[in-house]
Amino acid sequence: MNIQDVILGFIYDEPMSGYDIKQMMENSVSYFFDASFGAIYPALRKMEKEGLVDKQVVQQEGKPNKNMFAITDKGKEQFQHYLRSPINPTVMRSDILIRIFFGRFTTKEKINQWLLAEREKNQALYDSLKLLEEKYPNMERYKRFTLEYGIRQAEMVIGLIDETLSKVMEQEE
Amino acid sequence: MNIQDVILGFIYDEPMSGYDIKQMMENSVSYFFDASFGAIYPALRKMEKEGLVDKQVVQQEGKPNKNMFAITDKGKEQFQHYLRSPINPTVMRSDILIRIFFGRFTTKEKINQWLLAEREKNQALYDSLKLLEEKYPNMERYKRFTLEYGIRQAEMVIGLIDETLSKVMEQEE
DNA sequence: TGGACCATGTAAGTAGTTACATGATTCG
DNA sequence: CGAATCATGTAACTACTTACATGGTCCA
Repeated sequence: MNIQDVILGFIYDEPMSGYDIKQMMENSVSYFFDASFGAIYPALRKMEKEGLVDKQVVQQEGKPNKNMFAITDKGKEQFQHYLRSPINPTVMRSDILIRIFFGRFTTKEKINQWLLAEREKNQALYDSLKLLEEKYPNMERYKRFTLEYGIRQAEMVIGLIDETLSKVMEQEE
Repeated sequence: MNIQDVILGFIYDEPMSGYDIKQMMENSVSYFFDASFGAIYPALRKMEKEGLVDKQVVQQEGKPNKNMFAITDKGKEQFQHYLRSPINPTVMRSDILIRIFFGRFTTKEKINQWLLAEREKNQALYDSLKLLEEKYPNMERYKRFTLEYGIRQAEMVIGLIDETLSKVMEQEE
């Protein structure tokens, strides 16, 4: 999987601009995949050259022109080829977990501070995903799966942190 | 956080070789941080030049020589500086979740196959982490936190997949 | 005897990110 | 009037990974 495959997925149904794609990513898959404009725009350009997408410039009133990209038959083929390719293992890179892992080299106060910040982040993610769930009660099952994944993940982290913090309290009493 | 910081964490207590570091990573933090030899060896070289670590060659019988790296005072300072720096957000890149998110563009059979493979992977991770937990009952609390994180994460994924698969069964009956 | 483990290292390539540039509109 | 949103794009950089090279030992 690379950014090209993900873009093809987003425009499989309906044409989108690079800006649209970035926005869609941000409020649907950002907790397990993210890409910057600096990756999206060059990818679209390359894909146009390769005939995977068609570009159409759309004039807008009071807004800049949009480059709308539609998937071609060749693009659909490419996406289906991706779906048949071996699945890349999930990669995670967590600074906070590395810090906690080496927690013995710093102070309890520092770690508590980290845990509280991490709790807040996960609470915010949880809240936003729950909101999405409420907003789209008839969400298609597969999207629901990934949403549920995010919710449970955040729940898990919050629970683990709360347990850990209460243990710390007990020890200090 | 970069690979240098993580290496400094691993050798903060006791000197290690690049090979040792890779092994330690693999059976402790690999589910939230990973690095290849191609990253570790050049990093150690660079850190030696910068005076963050000291190298000592150790002769071994029946095995190749080892380059053992010990952290210097400057290295410890650098590590403490890392601990005071802003925490990088956790990054995840999940091919399997992207595929499921776009699941409507493929078949139920394909997705079931993906889910089962993902279940197995997580079961294997769960088993190996549970084994670690049993093997080191007096594990230091911070390492335990990250271990518990991995266990709950795997549990969560397995649970979600099982629920999803049983729902699919119901629908097909 | 062939594969796994031990051990180090580099060169080439990749897949991005960050930062900057541009410029109009809308909203508080 | 300044910040945010809309919208696209590139150049420089980074932080790696992959693949290859080397070579000994141990075990089934």
